Amino acid sequence: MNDPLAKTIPPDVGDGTPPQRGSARERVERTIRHALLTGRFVPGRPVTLRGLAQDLGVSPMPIREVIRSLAAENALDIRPNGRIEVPRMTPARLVEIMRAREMLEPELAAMATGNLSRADAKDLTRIDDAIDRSIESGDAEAYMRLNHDFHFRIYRAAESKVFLPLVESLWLQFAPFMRIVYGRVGTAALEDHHKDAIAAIIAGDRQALKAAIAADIGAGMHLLQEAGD
Amino acid sequence: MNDPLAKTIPPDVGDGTPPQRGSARERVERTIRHALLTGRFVPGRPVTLRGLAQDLGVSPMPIREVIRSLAAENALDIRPNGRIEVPRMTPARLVEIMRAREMLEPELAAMATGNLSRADAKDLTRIDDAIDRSIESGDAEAYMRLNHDFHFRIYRAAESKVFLPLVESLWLQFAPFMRIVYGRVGTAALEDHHKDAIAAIIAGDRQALKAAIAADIGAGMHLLQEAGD
DNA sequence: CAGGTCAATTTGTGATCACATTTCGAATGA
DNA sequence: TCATTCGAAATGTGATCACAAATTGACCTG
Repeated sequence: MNDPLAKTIPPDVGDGTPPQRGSARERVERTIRHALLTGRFVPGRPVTLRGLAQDLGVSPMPIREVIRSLAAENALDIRPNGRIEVPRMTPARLVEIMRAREMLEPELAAMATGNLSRADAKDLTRIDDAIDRSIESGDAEAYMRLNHDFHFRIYRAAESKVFLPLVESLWLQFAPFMRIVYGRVGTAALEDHHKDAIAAIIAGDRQALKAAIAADIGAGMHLLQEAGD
Repeated sequence: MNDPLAKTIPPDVGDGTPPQRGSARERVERTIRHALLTGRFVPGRPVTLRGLAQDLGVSPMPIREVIRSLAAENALDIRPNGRIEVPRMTPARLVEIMRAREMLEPELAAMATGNLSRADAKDLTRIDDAIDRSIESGDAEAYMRLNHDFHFRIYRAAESKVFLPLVESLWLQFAPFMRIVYGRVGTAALEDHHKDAIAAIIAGDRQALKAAIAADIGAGMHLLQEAGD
């Protein structure tokens, strides 16, 4: 079947609460973004308005708007014939995405340094522990969700309305592909620099956090090069 | 009146040609993007679906999709109450946009170096001459259009489907504000490093082109600091 | 069994409508 | 003169519909 969403999101909980302004769209957007980020959409597979609409229990209308948003972020591709699909990854594109990440994310993390409290560090430690468990158990979907949570918990603290959307766009672009990679090579080989990042946050060391994030991205790229063999 | 578009785009040329698939949406998108980039939209002014629809001679439907796209690129802001407006600029936001530009655009130009021929250099010279004329005559709108043409003629040559959209998003964000600045301080003080860039392209000097673009962005920022006094 | 043909189905697009919310403006009051 | 109120107008949202283009799949032909 072609509904990676129906399993996780009930069509509609008819709980009698009156729908609020823009609520359908927001719910649809949250759902689809989350599905994209955890790799529930397969690159190259066509996506249809009516299909998603039925899965999510709404009319095609809010779907159309969300699809347009995601297409504008290059998270979805609208072909010349109107067909919608998750973009296929190419080696060249992947390299560019990672280069853009290396330029933006360490800087964004550095901007966040001053705004990250010890409580944030504690939350990040908790997330990182869960990440380790997901790697052990080989749960790729949980890993992706938690890894995203970890990074964006940091990035959001920067409170940048300019950098954050750019980085979000990049994650939406490579996430579906990464899901394929994890499915192929497993999660065992995954290594990150999260603990370095947490230490840098506790120390309030801006440069160290920047370096840790850069190293983390570099490690991800290294995994991909090995997987390519 | 609230229709910065009606003046430039006739509602509809009823030439009998049957509309093609997605053509209304594309025309609307081109028109609004161009209007944004040349500062025809004033920050803070509300934008309405039906208003634009009437100006462009279409139903509100294609407008809705284009607005969603542009909102996803942070070129428009959709308030919690659903109101659409051109984002207001703040000093902090402007600084972030310029920092992001400094990170991405020189690199994008460097990527383009090998793909830029002598013919491209000739075109760029022609555009730069027109820019000089627009500065002399004080035609801010022409200046903005030509300056955008100059930069993106270079950037497009990089053929990067990752970097180019990120940079386009940034331009859409600061353009409406720059129009205000030019209106306030005039265009006389404008200086750029376009001739350095053209020389670098002819020489095929990747680093020099990178430096020229970086300097060009820096000069724009310098102008803003002076205008802020 | 492979390749082409054509009709039925599916798809995105654009328009229109009903509706709740918000915004705006004129009338009213102190 | 200024603030308030209240009704009319305008706005975004979500649904539905008609339509043309594209896709699909069964059927036929060789």
